[in-house]
This record gives sequence, C-alpha cells and structure tokens, in this order.
Amino acid sequence: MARKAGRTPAVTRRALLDAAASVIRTRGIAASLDEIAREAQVSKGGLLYHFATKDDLVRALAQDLVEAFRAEVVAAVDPADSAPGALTRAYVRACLSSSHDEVALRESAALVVQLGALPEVADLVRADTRRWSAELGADGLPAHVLALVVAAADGASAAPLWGGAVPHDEARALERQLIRFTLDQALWSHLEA
Amino acid sequence: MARKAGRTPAVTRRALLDAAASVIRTRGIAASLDEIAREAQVSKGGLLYHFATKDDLVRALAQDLVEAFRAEVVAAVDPADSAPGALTRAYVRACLSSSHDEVALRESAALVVQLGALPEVADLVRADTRRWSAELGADGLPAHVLALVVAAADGASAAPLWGGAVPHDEARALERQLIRFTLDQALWSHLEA
DNA sequence: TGTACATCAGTGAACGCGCGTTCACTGATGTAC
DNA sequence: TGTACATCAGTGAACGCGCGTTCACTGATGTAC
Repeated sequence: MARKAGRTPAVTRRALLDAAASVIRTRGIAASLDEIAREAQVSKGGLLYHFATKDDLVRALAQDLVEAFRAEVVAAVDPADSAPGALTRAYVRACLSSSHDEVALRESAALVVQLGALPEVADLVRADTRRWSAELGADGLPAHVLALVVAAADGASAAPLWGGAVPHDEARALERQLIRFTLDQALWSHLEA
Repeated sequence: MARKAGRTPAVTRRALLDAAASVIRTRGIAASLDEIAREAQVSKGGLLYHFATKDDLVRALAQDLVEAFRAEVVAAVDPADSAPGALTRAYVRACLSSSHDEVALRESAALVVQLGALPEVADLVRADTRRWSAELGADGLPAHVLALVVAAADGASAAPLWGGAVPHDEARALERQLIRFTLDQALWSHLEA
C-alpha cells in the first residue's frame, strides 16, 4: 500500500486507466501524463511507477478497452438463442444498445481509434478485428447477410466519431431491424446476388 | 513566385496540404511541422508562411477533406436517376467504391477522425455531419430504410479505422445490396417496425 | 527603356516552453530473528 | 514481543530534448516614373 493508505495498487492502476480514458477522450492523444495523473489523484511519478512509459499506458488502455468490448458482446449473448447468428445478434446488441451507459461504449470506440495513432496499438486492434471476423464468420449466417448486418452495426456505433449522434429510439429500431435480418431466411434469398 | 520559381503559391499550398495528409495518415496527429514541410519540399518557415499555426494547417486540411468527400458524392449522383433516394445511392457508391483510388478515400475518413482531436475540427466535422443528415433526410426514403443503408455505408467506409479491410468484391456486393434496398419498395414494408 | 522601390514567397537559425523521463528520497507494510 | 531490514508504492524536483513559433533576412517578380 504505502504512502496512500486505503487504496491498493490494483485500485490505483485501475484509477489511472480510467483517468487516461477520460482525459484522452476529451483532450485527445496529446493529453499529458500530468493531466492524467492529476485526474487519478496520483503524482506523475506514481503514474510512471505503474506504467514505465506513456506508450505503456496507452497500450494497456487500448487492451483494456478491446477486452471490455468483447466482454460486452459475450454478456449480450442470449443463452436461450441457439439459431444461427446468435453471436452476431449479441454483437448488434452491444453496438446499438444505449441502455447501461448511454454513450460510454461508443465513445470508447472513438477512443480506440484515437489510440490507433500508435503503431503497436494499431496492430493490437487489427488483431482483435481479425478475431472478430473469424468468430462472426463462423456464426452460421450467409456471408452477404453477415456483411450487411455487421457493417450497419459498426456504422451506427462509429457515428460519434464524426459527431453523428444516432437518437435513442432510432438506434432501437435499427437494432430490431438488424436482428430480424439475421433470423428471416426469406429475406436472405431475396437479397442474394 | 519568388525563390522557388516553377511553383506558384497555390501549388505550394496544395503540396503542403497533401503532404500534411500523407504524413499525418502514417505518423498520426503528433507528426511535426518539420516532417510535413520536408515532405512538401518547403522549409518549415515556408510552411508557416502559408499556415500561420499548426492548428491553422490542420483546420484547413480537415475542411479540404470534408469538401473532397462531398464532391465525391456529388460526382457519384446518376443524372438519369430521378427515383427517391438518388443522393443516398450516390452516398453509398462514394463510401463503397474502391474504383478510382483503392483505399485513399477510406483512409481520408480515418484521417478526419484523427484530426477530430482538435475541438475546432470536431465542430467543423459535426456541422458537416448535420448537413448530410439534413440532405439525406430529404432524399425521399422512409426513415428506417435510410438509417439502415447509411449506417451500413458508414460502417464499411469506417472499417479501416479498426483495421478491418473490406475485400473488394465483398464491397461491391454490399454496394449492390444497399442500392437495391433503396429501390425495392416491397422490402420497405417488409421491414417496417 | 532603364532604374528604384515595394511586395510576395519564401529561408534558416534561434528561442523558449511543455512534456516525457530520470532520480534521489520516503513512509507504510511485511518478514526474519 | 520488540527490533532491524527489505520491499512496495509511491513523491516531487530536475533535466533535456523536440517541437511550434518568431524573426531577421533574401531573391525573384511586379509597378511607377
């Protein structure tokens, strides 16, 4: 513990990652370690005890966000849903639901893109994207349906990147449409090339 | 002209914007003016003669890209197409076509997002997004169809942001699907909430 | 037509400030005896 | 049980380097007479 009783190192580390996310979200990747440390109520030296270098911090943050999104999707899987496309439906729900924290998740997407300015982070994100491609590709949907649904989910969740706020009810409507899409086989053949 | 015959000031300015785009694309927003100036074959002082400040340069670049995308869409409008959704179809073609420069346009989207780290640029982009919303909203398509099509086009064109390369033939297939969507009224009612 | 002057479009050296990183030090907790 | 020592989790001052910005200067072109 040391010098700051009442906060375990793990909690301090968590606070630093949260502070980094919040500060970088608003001030961009150019945010200083000073700002981040202050936000986490730690000295700059204290931050550097946990993350030896700024790149270290940013990389850890990117990993954290990528894992958080994956956990979000896994949590959105309906255990009673055994039809093809169950994972894709969870993906859609995770991308479009604004239930539990309004905008946080979508802002995180924007944050990851910002962090992508660092090559190592870009690699990390690219690897995760490939993993999603593989897992969604094995979800049992025809390729052309999957491509459409995933593109729409991605587009809606990336909209904050260019300042496009999808209104709440519109997001729910889009979510319903996309989910129906993954279930309605009559539609599939109607759209086949 | 002065001191560098054979290049008009306008051409130098253009070269600086192009160099800024290319350098920032690869090295992120933290790229230095030195690098950008060198890429444009101008001294750092020369760059600052055209753009008094780094923010100035970045703002001009953002504006340039936003206008280039708009021009792209306008050029993609089919003059013989008078059905509802003509502008939306042009938007889809601009987002998904990889014809004339493979990846340049989509990389530009990524670039704009990077630039969004500066508040003034974020405002500029947000304003442009609102303008697109208004214009696409007046394009004659039902709201739920428009939302789906635009989200999918956005998602496909933003995929490079997280390293998701949409293969060429898949992009063409998605383009065809989305365009059919804007034309097939039977589908519309089938999808109505 | 030549000459003087102003302006445009830069050059390149120097400055100064912010920020990432280093470093010597420290106060609590854990462990050995 | 008390005491010495090591380690963990930081603090905060100092350093140095990179980068944006300033500034004095300059070489072509345009304009007045």
